[in-house]
Amino acid sequence: MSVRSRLPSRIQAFGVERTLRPNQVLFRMKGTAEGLFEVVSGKLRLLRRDALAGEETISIAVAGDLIGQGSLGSDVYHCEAVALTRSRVRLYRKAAVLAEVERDPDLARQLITMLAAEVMSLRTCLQLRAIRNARERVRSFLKLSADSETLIVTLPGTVKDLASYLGLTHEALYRTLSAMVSDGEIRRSKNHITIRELAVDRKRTS
Amino acid sequence: MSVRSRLPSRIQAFGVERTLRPNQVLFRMKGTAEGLFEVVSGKLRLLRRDALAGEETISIAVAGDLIGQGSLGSDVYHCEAVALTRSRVRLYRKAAVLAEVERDPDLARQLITMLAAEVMSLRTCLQLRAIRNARERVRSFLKLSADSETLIVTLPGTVKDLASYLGLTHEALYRTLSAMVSDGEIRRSKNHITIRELAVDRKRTS
DNA sequence: CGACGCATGTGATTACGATCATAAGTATCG
DNA sequence: CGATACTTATGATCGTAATCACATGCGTCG
Repeated sequence: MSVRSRLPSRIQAFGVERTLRPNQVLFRMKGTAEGLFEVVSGKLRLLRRDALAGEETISIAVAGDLIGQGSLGSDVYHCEAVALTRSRVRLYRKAAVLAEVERDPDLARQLITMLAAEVMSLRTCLQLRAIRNARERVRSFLKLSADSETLIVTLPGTVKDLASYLGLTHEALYRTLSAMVSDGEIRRSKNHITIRELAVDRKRTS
Repeated sequence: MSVRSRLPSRIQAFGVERTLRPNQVLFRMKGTAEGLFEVVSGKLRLLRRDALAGEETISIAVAGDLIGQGSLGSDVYHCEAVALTRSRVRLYRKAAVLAEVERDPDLARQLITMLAAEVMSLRTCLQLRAIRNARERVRSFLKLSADSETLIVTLPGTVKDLASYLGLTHEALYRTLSAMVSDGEIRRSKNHITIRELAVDRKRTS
């Protein structure tokens, strides 16, 4: 659901650790962009707020994820990060990162490929939402997210969070998942969804 | 609608120019990622295809825009670029760019901030689509896209393309625009939309 | 010039997801 | 332990954008 992106170990030296309580806000929209954070442990929710759109979950970040990359291209954050559980994060100050980029071409390269990957990940999400039909949207998401061997999808957050990610109301998602279980298309357990029938992609050659 | 991002002039030296006829495909999804392109003149449409989602316009690129940045983080393209008009583009090979990044920290910095900005732009688009109501979605788009002085929005492509960008059917968008004109909320001319009443954002302080 | 393709536009109908309401299940915490 | 908050879940109803259908305008190209 979010891009797993790691900083090279050499830069970790100047990261500053911080501990967050559940529900504690790490940064807010329009707050001054300190820099980017690496999630050391715990789980955070990234979201955007808007008077019209309400709040929308962008992703759930877990240990190893980098968040707040947007800060590198802006003076303020454009999304909000809230701890879901007690979490530890490490802050890499923007200025420090950019300065280090000047010295370390390898770091630069990694940041570039990481951001490029993030761009593609967002485009994938966007395309998912272009699917009007709820069930096919869910189906596409499962296909994209499933382990290709086991066909198991591990949910990083709650079903409600997934609904938000998919651009559905939670009611619609619960119903859709129920229907898919009824029809034998998927199986569900606590945090996992198993795809039982992988719809044949007839248009692959088009 | 798309991020205006320019490469530093020094790197332009090793760009290779190419001319495209209308409807000519510059690159396809899953095609080997040659590198990124700068649009020198003309206009291109970036889109994604999917058996379920159909085709979805990501953006319209005009002179000065960079496209195919995703290629820096992947071996294949994840979207498709088609010329709308006769166009000229300049190819910067992936390897050349990454090699130059190693030598030129300033270029690295610019690429990083450019990609970070692109990430935020995509998130904005995503948030726009989270607005369920068509009219409010259009209204939000107009507010975001309007020149802050003149309140004029210049459409880079057709209304149909805009519908695709907004995640609406073209019928729905035509209707919504008509209604907004009827209600005196906007004025329309060939390629421009002028906002007449800028709705007061009552929830700003919430 | 006429034929074609495509954007633009409007009308009628409908399917589907949003919305509102409600309740059971579960975790946390003092 | 009971209280609280939240996720999970399902039912009923409704509104709206999708869908289908069709007409017109416009550019272009042989």
